[in-house]
Amino acid sequence: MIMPRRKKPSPRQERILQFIREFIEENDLPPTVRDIQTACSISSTSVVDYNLRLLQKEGFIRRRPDVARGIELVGMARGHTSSLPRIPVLAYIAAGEPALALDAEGWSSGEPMETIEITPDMVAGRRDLYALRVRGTSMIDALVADGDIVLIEPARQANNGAMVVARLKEENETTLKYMYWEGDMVRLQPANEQMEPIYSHSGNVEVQGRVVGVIRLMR
Amino acid sequence: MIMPRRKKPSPRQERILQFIREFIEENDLPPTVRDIQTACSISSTSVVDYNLRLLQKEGFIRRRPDVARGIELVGMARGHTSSLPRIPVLAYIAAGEPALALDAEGWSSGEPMETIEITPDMVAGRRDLYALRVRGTSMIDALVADGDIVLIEPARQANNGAMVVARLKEENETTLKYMYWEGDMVRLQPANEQMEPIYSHSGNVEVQGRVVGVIRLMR
DNA sequence: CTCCGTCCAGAACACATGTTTTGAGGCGCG
DNA sequence: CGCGCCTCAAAACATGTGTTCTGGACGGAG
Repeated sequence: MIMPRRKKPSPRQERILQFIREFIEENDLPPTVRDIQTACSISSTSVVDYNLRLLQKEGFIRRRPDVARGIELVGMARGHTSSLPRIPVLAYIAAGEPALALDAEGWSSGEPMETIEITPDMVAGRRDLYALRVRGTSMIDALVADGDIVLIEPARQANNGAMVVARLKEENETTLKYMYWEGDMVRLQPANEQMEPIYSHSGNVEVQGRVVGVIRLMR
Repeated sequence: MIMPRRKKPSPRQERILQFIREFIEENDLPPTVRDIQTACSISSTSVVDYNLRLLQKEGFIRRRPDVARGIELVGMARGHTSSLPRIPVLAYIAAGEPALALDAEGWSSGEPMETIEITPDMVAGRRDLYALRVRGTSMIDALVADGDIVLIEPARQANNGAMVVARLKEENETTLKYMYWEGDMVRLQPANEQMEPIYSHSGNVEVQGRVVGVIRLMR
């Protein structure tokens, strides 16, 4: 991979970059050429334009021609405008809790209790992730504690032994367990020696999602 | 606290709002009146202006007069422009690893392996948080697994029994353990039945930080 | 029916803003 | 010195874009 070698911006260009950052931070929209002009005490708009061209050529910004305020900071030093994936924490989950209203999309009904932002590598190409907050210690041996947040990838099936969000249709319960297929039956296995597995007809068990991550918060 | 009672937007206004959201999400800057016009199949800019005025009066948006693209989504459903705290994942930690070069600030030397973004409530007012990736199973009983990421708050001391990042000066090792003060000695206790605690002079043990969170990623 | 308030269409208007042109210093180089 | 090159200044230009004016369609209240 060849990195484009780029010159360091001149002092004036540094100042322009800095101003653009601050302006966006403060106003939620990019500045105009003339905003930059007055803010940086530049005598003419042409000078601003000139320097913006250079900054663009060096790859610090992008400009959309003929578009008012069409300046966009590129890569690095843009304050923190990064839009990382944000996923909703929808509900509590534990054995015996009433089922969530998860539709085919995975979720969409109901307002999230909160949302969390995660790194792209946590998403890893997965789509429609959501999260649940764990209640109880049924998965303690899988290193999932009370109060942890589990990241869920919507799924209708799962491998044998996977940690899943499973819904028991008759009981209308949703719970977090290891799932094992045993012929016509399904065993939902807590990761806690003191708890017993649940056995049910496979027709009564509906997989809603796979656990793909865990987040714990201490106080 | 009196909430301003506001009418529900008309279908056309709903569509406009939705378009504004998408446009900002996609272009990092608000749309023009004419962008909205064409996108929403509206015959005239005046109609857009008219509806924008209403939306402003009802408090859904704010507009800056005479400013190109001076539309700002207010409160609720704006895409998700929040800038959340980002912290660096600095290194691996395990018993026996060479010490990290953590200065008084907590960190600042060395490039992070990666960075993660976390919710404000994970920070909870704490300053200079950083993260380490756990290697090994020494804390397995504390529900911290191999490969987990632990969030660290820099600290020079810690309560008895707290989970800390401790450095043994003589050995120049840094490790993740429960720490207990026992008179002149310090016991660094793994959370793993198969592992033995480390005893050391308190003068030889330097607390570098407290664990305030755990993040796990499954594949 | 008329009156009035709401919502819309079309066109024009006014100015905000990107872009270009022209030319002037400064600076290294032969 | 003359030449090319980078940087800047001032002004003009072209168009992007917010705003206003005029009027029509529609529906409910009197």
